[in-house]
Amino acid sequence: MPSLPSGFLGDLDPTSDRAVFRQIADQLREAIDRGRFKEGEKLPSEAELVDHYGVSRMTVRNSFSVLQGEGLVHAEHGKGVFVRPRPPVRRLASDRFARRHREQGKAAFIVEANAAGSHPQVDSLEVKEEKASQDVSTRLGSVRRVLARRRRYLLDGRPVEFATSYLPLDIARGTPIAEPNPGPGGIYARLEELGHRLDHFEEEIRARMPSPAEVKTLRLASGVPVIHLIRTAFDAEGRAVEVCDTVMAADAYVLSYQLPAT
Amino acid sequence: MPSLPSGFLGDLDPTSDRAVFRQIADQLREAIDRGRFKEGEKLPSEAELVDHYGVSRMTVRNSFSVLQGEGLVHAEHGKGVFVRPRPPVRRLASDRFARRHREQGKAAFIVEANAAGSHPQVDSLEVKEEKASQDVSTRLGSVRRVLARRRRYLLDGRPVEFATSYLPLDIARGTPIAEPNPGPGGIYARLEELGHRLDHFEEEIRARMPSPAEVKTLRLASGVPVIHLIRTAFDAEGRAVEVCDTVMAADAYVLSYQLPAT
DNA sequence: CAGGCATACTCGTATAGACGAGTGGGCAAG
DNA sequence: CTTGCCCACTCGTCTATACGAGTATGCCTG
Repeated sequence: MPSLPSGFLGDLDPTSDRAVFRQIADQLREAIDRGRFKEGEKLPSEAELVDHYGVSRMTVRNSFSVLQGEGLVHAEHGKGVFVRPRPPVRRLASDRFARRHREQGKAAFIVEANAAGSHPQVDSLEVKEEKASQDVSTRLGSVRRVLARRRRYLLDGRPVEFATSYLPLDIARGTPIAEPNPGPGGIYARLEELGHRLDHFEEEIRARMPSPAEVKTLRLASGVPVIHLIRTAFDAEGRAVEVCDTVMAADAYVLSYQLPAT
Repeated sequence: MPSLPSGFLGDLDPTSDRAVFRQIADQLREAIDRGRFKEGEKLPSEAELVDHYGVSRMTVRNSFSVLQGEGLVHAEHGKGVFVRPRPPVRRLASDRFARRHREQGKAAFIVEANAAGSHPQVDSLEVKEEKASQDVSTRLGSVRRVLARRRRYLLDGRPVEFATSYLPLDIARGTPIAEPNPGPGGIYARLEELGHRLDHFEEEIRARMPSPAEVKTLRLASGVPVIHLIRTAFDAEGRAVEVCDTVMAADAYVLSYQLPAT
């Protein structure tokens, strides 16, 4: 027999035209917002809410699915439904590709994560030549084939970002850029050594719900969108020398940009 | 009696350990991805899928709810379930606040929308003095009360963005900035006239699922995240003179930034 | 012909029940 | 005491049924 739910929740309004499962979702949402249920805490079980409200189990589950879609809670099989904790956020500053950061040697992600006191990892490294997609080809100026560098970034064991860099073969082939580890300062440092002095970057940002594949590689909870960032790097001659396609768990990132007013 | 579904869908694999509703969702998703069902097109009805797969209606609905959560489809009561069309996208360039754009007179949103051939509107205008939230107060440098300018932007009748500007009272009170229509060039032009020469902007970008209130004001379909943008404007003395808090329908925007490589 | 109603289709909401599977604690056997 | 099993509790999946409410169509009535 399930014990009584902790008196945080009110009653239903039978006269309301608001659907019962919405009323329940509303009450739970409000209780969470007011901090009655804290981050990571367990909500009343389905059985308890069935008892408390006198509704059927599917109705309670329906309420939970509303909150799940809002990214407020997540269910764990065999354990319960929990208030989703806000993970530590990685802040991307707009000067993160400044030359001065590149001169230190270590990869930006590692340095930054260490500074924030978290444990960074990079995995799923893959470097290979392949056919450029229509989009990448357009951005790089009609190239056929490209060098693709894929990798996944993790913070304290949690995957937060999956990125692929595309470079024209005439630039990258046979250079350290085509190696799994391109050396200190990353591929941007190598590009400059190869005579492609970087001039500026262009970043395009979208947000959307993840595909099933993205849910898998980023281990995303339901109700968590992704930020899709496409960066193009231009050298001093105005040539696009790299396109980097990045998909980030939206709950792990804040992007920050500085714009001149001129 | 519902007619037969259009032969696009396969059978279930009873030996698979993948849940039936997921298998159905997979098949529908693939059919959509392959263009078997086009944008705006109606999917087979629940009854038709019940017949086709020989499952109960709740199982079919469960499949639909998966696809809805992914933002792929949306249901219309009394009509059917449709492939969600991708709305026209508004592209925000990082130079959109450049002084040269301000000198023309009309508001940026209007000019830009007209150029793109769409019909822009601004509504829900509200200008009032109020207590600054903790966050706004911090960003503006410990001000107590602020002038808040709220407005909603629509494109071809569809709400796409809801924005609130906060300005310190000592700057805005009694000026055209406190009027519903601040005049040509918007509040940034007025700020400069008042001696606050704008130096740069800082923008913070997050993506998340919308709150119920945001779903309402932006008329968001389920499975559509929002982009939350917080911009702070700094004058030549380094003082924060405005904070603009913007919530955008993520399916209506692409943000674009230009970063120097130095 | 025009208006209104009936009807059949659509999805929305809710109930009641069944079984499966993951988790964790307690109890019993070794 | 340790090991292993059982059981209670959790959410996951699925069925079957019922009624409500929005939409579109076509027929019937005036």
